[in-house]
Amino acid sequence: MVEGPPLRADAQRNRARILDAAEAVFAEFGTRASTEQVARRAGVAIGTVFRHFPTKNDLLAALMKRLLAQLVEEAGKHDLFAFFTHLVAQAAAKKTVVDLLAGSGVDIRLPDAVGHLEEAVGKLLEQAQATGAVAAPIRLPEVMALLASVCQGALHGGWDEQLQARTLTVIFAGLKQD
Amino acid sequence: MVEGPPLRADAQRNRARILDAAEAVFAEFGTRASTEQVARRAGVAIGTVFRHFPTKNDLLAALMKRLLAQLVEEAGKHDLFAFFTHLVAQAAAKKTVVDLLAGSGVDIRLPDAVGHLEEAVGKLLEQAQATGAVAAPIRLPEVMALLASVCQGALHGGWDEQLQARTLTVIFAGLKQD
DNA sequence: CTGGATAATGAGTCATGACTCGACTTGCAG
DNA sequence: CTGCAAGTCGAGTCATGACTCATTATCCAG
Repeated sequence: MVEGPPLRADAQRNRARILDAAEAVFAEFGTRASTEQVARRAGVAIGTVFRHFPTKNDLLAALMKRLLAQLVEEAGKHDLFAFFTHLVAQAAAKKTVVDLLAGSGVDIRLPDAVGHLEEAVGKLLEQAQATGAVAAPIRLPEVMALLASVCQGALHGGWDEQLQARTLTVIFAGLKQD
Repeated sequence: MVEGPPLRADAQRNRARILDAAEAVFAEFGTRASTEQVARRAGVAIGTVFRHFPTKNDLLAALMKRLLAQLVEEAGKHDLFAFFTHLVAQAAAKKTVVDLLAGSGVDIRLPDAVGHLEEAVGKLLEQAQATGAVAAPIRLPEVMALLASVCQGALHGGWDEQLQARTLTVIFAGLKQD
């Protein structure tokens, strides 16, 4: 993470705009959407996008980092079950994260960012187990696995609210008593 | 499903080879692998592939149909929990089905083929509920949803055997008592 | 103000991949 | 056998999309 000299004001503004545009475009069309499309939505020429993010992968990585940070923050506002529910409901909006966590075509390494999310969920798990809401033998890996799975399922399957609820009910029951 | 006159012997052979090659290639590289690659593996010129399957989508649809039929057949050999376990273990090998059921980029409509799978799983569910292995209020949609989710999770997350087992344990517990 | 460094622009390059088509082969009916 | 319809071949077309770079525009330190 080498920081050069600080960015010029216009550059900073554009960088932010590009990330916002990328979030919207990739959420709507998936990570296969073109860089052109992102540039257009950001109201910026394509060269500018590549000045800030030398490759499309770099753009995706930067976006991913931002989105994961948001998730970590949200984790702090919920208990484990509520976090699950919230994520599933948001799955479509956060298509990018789900896609990327799924490793669909693009490879991106963000060990620390993902680590922070695991850490946050780990805390929720501890709390839930302290309350007895989740059975003792449950460990973090399977909770993360279930979280990722159910997000992908919800995203790709186009679940309605009722199906979301019924599916989560099964998982919560499974977590409660192993 | 209009059938023209029967295919010539060599054409039939090639059609089968192409489908086999497609299964292998798409399983290894995902559905983004090129038609060229499939042709090479089949030992056939690219024009031949396009003679049999006018578009890449047609090829994927035909392959999907075959794979789903296999799944339906396998469903008959297992009880519900065993089928889950089997599918998860095979997730990587059947990447294509998972990808396509996930609708990743390609749109394919195979309502009847998917319908048959649902039917087969429906039977397993009934049996499991008759035995008391699965709680009564569970319905087919959430079972299908869980099945799809966990396959995607396993595929994209690269779960090891232990994680597969632990994750499935949670789901099975959830199905047993709602 | 202003000069030079920083940034933006967008037409152009290059690679890839789906799909076409006219020349050539080959299975098979008669 | 043999003629020809059915099938194969693979170089070529076209579209798309990542990335470049010479030119032009904009910031901001002094």
